[in-house]
Amino acid sequence: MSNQVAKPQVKQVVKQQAKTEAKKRQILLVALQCFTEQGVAGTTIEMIREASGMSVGSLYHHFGNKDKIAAAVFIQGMREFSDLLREYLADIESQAELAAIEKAELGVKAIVYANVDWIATYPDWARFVFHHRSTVATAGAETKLTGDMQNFYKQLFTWFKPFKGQKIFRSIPIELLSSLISGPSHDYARHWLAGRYKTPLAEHREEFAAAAWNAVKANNL
Amino acid sequence: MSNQVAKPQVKQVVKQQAKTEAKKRQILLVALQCFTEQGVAGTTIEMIREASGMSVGSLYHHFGNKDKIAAAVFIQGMREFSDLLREYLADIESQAELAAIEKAELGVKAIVYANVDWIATYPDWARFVFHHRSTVATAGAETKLTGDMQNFYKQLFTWFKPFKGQKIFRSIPIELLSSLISGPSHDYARHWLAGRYKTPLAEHREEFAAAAWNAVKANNL
DNA sequence: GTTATTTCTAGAATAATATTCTAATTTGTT
DNA sequence: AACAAATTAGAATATTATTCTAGAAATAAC
Repeated sequence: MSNQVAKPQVKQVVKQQAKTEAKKRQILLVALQCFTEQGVAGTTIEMIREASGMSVGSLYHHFGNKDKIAAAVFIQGMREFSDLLREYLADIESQAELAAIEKAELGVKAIVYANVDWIATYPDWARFVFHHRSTVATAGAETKLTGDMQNFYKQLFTWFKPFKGQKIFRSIPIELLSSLISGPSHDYARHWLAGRYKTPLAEHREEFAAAAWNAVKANNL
Repeated sequence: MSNQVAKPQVKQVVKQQAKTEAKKRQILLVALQCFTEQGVAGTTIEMIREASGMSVGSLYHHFGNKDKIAAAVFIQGMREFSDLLREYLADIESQAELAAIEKAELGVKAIVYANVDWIATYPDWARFVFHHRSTVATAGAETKLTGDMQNFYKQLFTWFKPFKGQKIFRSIPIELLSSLISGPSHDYARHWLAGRYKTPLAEHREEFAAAAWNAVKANNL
């Protein structure tokens, strides 16, 4: 029964790790806010230090440097969006009675919905993710980043796979499908997030979903 | 005939201004190269100074600060793309014999072509423009920037206007049209420029043009 | 329950970099 | 040629990122 002895320790470790993670997430949210208000270049470590109540030493201990803080914000955002997308797609998978074509249409629309909903709910985070994918890719966090990103793209890829050769989608490479589905709403979102378009992204939710399906479905449907 | 006296002077001034402009453009190209290789945060003024053969003082004299150098790179890129788009659209306007529907289709496709061609020709510049619209909007050059941008969007807006109420385009706001037309190719371009997609953007030129027209044309066409 | 070890926090010291400033130099004007 | 304006230069300064050393807190070992 070594378990009985070990358990409390394990619990505590988990609890502590969770606590550390929660604290880190808090810091990332604070950093996101600074980045949103001042831009990444415009926010100093000192600002994040003050806003988060940490010390310089702690920040560097946890994240390494400024770029890596930005990278961590990005990764956390992607992860949370990725979770939402997974949920949306899982909902469809759970409806066993659907025909393949219905499934395809609902799936494509779910991708758009997940994007629109997440962006509308977390505009600051979305803005950051849109603008810093590249910055982050260059910076330190390569391993973790590509891991998370690959995870995300794999999700899409896996979802599309079963439909291959079924004449449900136009026969074009998957990257093109992806751009046709997400491109318009993303483009609009960027402009909306920057304040250039006034009508909220969410108001066009159905338009973008319908357009996405229309853009990728096979001609005969 | 004060013109005759003034002319040489004017000529010289123009020549000199052109020379200064050319030099500035050279600096911007050098800066773009640095930014591309090291990222904006990663390039120091010292790097730009060395690569351009200028002095720190000159750089600051001409541009003000680092952010404004980046802003100038962005603006120059937008301007040059804008010129290309104007050309493409003018080509269509010059074909007097075209019916309105043909004109609309060619116009939409021209927008896509201009985008694809410019991005494929100047990938570094395109990458920079994509990633730094926001950064620049925040930075100093508001006046000049919004001027140039408004000019660009006005171009699109002006082009669409005559078609209003002709049942050629789906009846949705112009921002939506714009996102439906440019969104997919831009989305693909971003990924391609980042090395995530391998097939060159230009290879999908026709696909994107066809998809754009298909996405915005009225249902009965 | 005490000791050892690891993780985390602090903030002063240092290093890197952006920006300013003053004095030349070059260019354009009269 | 004399003057004014624009440009160039680079040293001096200021800001900010990063490192470093020491100490506190948490966790594990005994």
